[in-house]
Amino acid sequence: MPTHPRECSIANALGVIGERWTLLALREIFFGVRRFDQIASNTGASRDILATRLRKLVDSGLLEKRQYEEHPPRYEYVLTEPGRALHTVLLTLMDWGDRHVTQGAPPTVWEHSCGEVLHPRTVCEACGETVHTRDMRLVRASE
Amino acid sequence: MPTHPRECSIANALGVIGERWTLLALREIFFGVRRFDQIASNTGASRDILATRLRKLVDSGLLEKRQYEEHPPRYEYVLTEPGRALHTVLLTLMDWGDRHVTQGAPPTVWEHSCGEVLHPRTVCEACGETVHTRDMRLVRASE
DNA sequence: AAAGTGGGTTGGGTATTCCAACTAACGCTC
DNA sequence: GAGCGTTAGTTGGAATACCCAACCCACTTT
Repeated sequence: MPTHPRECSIANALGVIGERWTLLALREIFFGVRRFDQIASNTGASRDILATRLRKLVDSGLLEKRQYEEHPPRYEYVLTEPGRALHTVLLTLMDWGDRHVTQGAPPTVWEHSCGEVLHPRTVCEACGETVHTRDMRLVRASE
Repeated sequence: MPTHPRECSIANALGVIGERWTLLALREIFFGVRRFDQIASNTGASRDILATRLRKLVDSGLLEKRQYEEHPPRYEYVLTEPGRALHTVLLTLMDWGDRHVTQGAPPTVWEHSCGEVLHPRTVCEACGETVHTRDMRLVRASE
């Protein structure tokens, strides 16, 4: 019986983006919102917590804090490459929420460059087939 | 300026699975672990919190608590259809963690039924193309 | 009869979060 | 040039959540 928790990239990922408000702040930045006050009111996070979360995201390398005005000093938060790579996670989570939590129509709609409304599908990179739980098998995991 | 937070399926989803330990408990159940004690030690969650989380997941319809033995009473947690549907979120999150957080080799490896190691890819359901941030455009969102 | 297993609950202390108010640096307007 | 507004936070105290060890209960095993 392992006394120690399992080592796992899900746990590691949640160590960076798993705290309350973090994913909502990132959602806002994906939406194109860049300013502190707007992120605060669009998410509902209190300002002190939001400041802490944004600092951590900058420290973790998911965001960059850029000064876009010197007088008065004004900042904006922009996604780095690792931060941008989270769009698949947000999209997949949003889709699950649309299907299984939100009542009624999806509150947020994205369009893909192909012209259609964007619904994400998770496929196997090797064969291109849609991934179903019955088709995946655990090969190796830490004890 | 909206005083109220944005309505959004990401927020709604996080209302169900966004608390600490919840996704790790679900990960264990995806791994095939069914018993309370094992979930507790594999995640590192304290027993009282884990009990609260599992109760909420059952109440939310993601898990079913099944008695598989009467004497002594023994229970197991099994995923319902909405719960199983989360596998894409877990996989996508794990992949992001493998690439951007975990140092060294991925601690957990899944195999797809096609025979290859499973790496998830998020594609547009309509056209089948890999989704990149530059190819998605926000059409409608709540204020 | 004592120890072990599985699935929790309880009590008490610690850590986080929430909220309103405050600072600070400027710009705008009358 | 005094006051108001904007942006980006910080501070202090109260409320909430979390952690941990110990305990309970119903059995089974030795």
